[in-house]
Amino acid sequence: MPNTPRSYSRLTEEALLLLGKQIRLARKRRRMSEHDLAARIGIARSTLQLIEKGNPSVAIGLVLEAATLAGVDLFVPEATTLAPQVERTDDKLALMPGSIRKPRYEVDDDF
Amino acid sequence: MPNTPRSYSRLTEEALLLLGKQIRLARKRRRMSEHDLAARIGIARSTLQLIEKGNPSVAIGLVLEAATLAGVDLFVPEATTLAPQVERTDDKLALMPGSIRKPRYEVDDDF
DNA sequence: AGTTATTGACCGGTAAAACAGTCAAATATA
DNA sequence: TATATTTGACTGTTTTACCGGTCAATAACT
Repeated sequence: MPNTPRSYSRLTEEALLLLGKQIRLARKRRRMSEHDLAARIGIARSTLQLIEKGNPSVAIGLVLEAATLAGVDLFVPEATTLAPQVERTDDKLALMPGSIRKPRYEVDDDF
Repeated sequence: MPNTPRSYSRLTEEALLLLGKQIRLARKRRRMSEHDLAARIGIARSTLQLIEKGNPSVAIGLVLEAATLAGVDLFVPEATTLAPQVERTDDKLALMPGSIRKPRYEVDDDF
């Protein structure tokens, strides 16, 4: 019996598709074949094909590595490190409670 | 016999860590417990813990779904759709050759 | 302060990802 | 145009991610 397939929100699917296409574009700009880039990452060519198609079940580390080695900008254009962003997020996290409890009334804490 | 562990570039690991922390922060801002968000996504709490830690081997679809449902901005702040970005990338891809061959001499085609 | 929910860390079983390979069709270059 | 390479699609096998559960330590509310 086939298992019920998992469903994803539209934004997730669009993000997946976009990232895959950006990787494909970046790869071609650098004139690398699928074989070349896959070998560089250390994965099978078939896996790179799934990545460029935006397959949701590929390991995120492989996708980000493909993006990095193809030269796609992640989060920040031309960044050589993301350490400052990580630090800033840590600072904000430090101000949040250690654990979250359900409030009695609805609280929509958007800010 | 333990298999040789896969290695990732620094940028990949930083991106992983940043995304995980952003999800954790967004979750807390919305006052959701790990249990709440995991249930909302339809995954085990243990998997969400791996996501927030930046584990590279979690399926990218699960990570992006967590980000989306927690309210993290992907690519574009406050975006309701990424269709325009996808379209623009498609346009650029259409201008590229269908397949890439190795040039005789080194070609550094950065633009 | 006492109570209870949340978090962190772990583990074994099973469904599925990733690999390695094949083959035909499409495409770049000589 | 001829030919060598790249790409698209698929398949069987091995490896492993994800689940669902437990337990102790923390932290939030009464």
